[in-house]
Amino acid sequence: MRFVLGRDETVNLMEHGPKSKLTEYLRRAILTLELRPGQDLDEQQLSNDFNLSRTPLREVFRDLAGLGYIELRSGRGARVADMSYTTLRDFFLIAPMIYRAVLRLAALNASADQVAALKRAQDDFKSALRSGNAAERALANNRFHEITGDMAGNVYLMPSFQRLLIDHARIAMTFYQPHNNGMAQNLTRASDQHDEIISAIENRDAERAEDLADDHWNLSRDEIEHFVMPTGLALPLGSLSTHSA
Amino acid sequence: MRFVLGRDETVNLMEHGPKSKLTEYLRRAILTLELRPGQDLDEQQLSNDFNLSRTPLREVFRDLAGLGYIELRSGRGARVADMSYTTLRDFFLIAPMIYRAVLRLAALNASADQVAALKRAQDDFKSALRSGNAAERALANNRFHEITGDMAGNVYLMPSFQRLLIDHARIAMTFYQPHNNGMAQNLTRASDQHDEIISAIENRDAERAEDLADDHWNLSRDEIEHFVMPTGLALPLGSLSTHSA
DNA sequence: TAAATTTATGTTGAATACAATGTGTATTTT
DNA sequence: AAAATACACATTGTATTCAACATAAATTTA
Repeated sequence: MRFVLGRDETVNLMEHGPKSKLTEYLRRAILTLELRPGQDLDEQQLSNDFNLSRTPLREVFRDLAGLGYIELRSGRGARVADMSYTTLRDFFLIAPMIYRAVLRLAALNASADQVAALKRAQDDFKSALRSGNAAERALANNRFHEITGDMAGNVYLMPSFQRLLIDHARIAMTFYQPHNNGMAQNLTRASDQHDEIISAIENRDAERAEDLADDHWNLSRDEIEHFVMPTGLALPLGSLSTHSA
Repeated sequence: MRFVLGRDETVNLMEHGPKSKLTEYLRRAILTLELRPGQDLDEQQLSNDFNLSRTPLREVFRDLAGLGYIELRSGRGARVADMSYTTLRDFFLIAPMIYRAVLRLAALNASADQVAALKRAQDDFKSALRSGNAAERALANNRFHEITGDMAGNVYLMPSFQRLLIDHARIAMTFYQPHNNGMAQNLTRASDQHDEIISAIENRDAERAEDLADDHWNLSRDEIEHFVMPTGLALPLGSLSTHSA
């Protein structure tokens, strides 16, 4: 697994080094809400648990902060990136545009290897669906879309896309309700859309890929709206004004 | 000056700390090509020059890597973020979309304080124009657009936008030809467009702001194309295929 | 009793020292 | 003479130590 830190060139966040264990743990834990938004991260604790001295550990912190997983507050340590109402608003405003662009470019640029990787990711996603494990499903879905980002292969698009993927996973985890009828239906629908996306990319059909991006986004948005509104939020999240204050 | 490292919350890259001097120097030097793309950065040298030990210096390196200014290669130190033909292609593909979105949201969300800041930035830009100093002009222009990014105020848009601004400045510096007729004309045109952008934002006219984003982008692209093509590149950069290889 | 100031403790930030890795050069061997 | 290997030097990565800061608590004073 590689993260775009710079631009063309990527810094492999220690493919095998001692830092990679910590990085992978934090990524997984944050995406699955095992570590909750806003939660403090204890340097000493992690330093002990992962057999890392504080110096390289804090380097991992800085890398993850640059990617949007955590926040560093001067003099007060690190915490998991927070999510607020503002975050949700920003997310709904920008996600559709970026997702469209990613799938369009993915259809135009994907290599055969990448298509194969995408199919494997989709297999994993289906396995996760069957297992019924929400965290596994969120991670598999995240991986699927991450590969579409690789396919798009645009260094200027990736930073925003990566941040969207982080919070998409966390939002989906937040609003997941295991004992609900519509949920299972939507999940198989999402899986079907993944298959269609693969097909569009294989056929280099950029127009269709864009349309599927919209469909996939609408499904995701509807689901979130549907599970947000009954639990108390007053506003329909899809039609938010963009006015500050 | 603040940089978005995490998301909502910003880490002020040391508003006054000893690191800020180094950070600001590197930012300026990289944007103005004083430090050229791909150039190696010497830890010891900078450590001496800025009276910083290696630990905080390398923290600055990691922060700047996260923002796209430099690249960290495992075991081989830091270098200024490279620019390749691929970079240019990616830039031309994505910039128009992001610039439109930024100016649209800026028009919808800008606060009075931000509008005032934008006007000040535009004054500085006009000063730089009169001075004839290309580096000063590039920095002032960068600052102007950075403020529009603040106005848009979307945490998911900023990471990509910031990266675009870095390379927009560097590309403009690369293709700048001081002794050319069309150039001066285009610069005053760009300045006029800035004024129009300010006006659109003040009037909360999102549609007009989007149109101006297109105009401003087209001017910028035409200029780059115009100065790229005569000097040897075979392809018209604006109409690049997105096919890999 | 409540509020404010001071003190103590824990946590973060920086510097230095040490270890490991990578690069360049020189020497040796074919 | 050319290529390969080994050794030395330089640079990066990690650990430890020390200092500064922030937070919380306790004591004192109003």
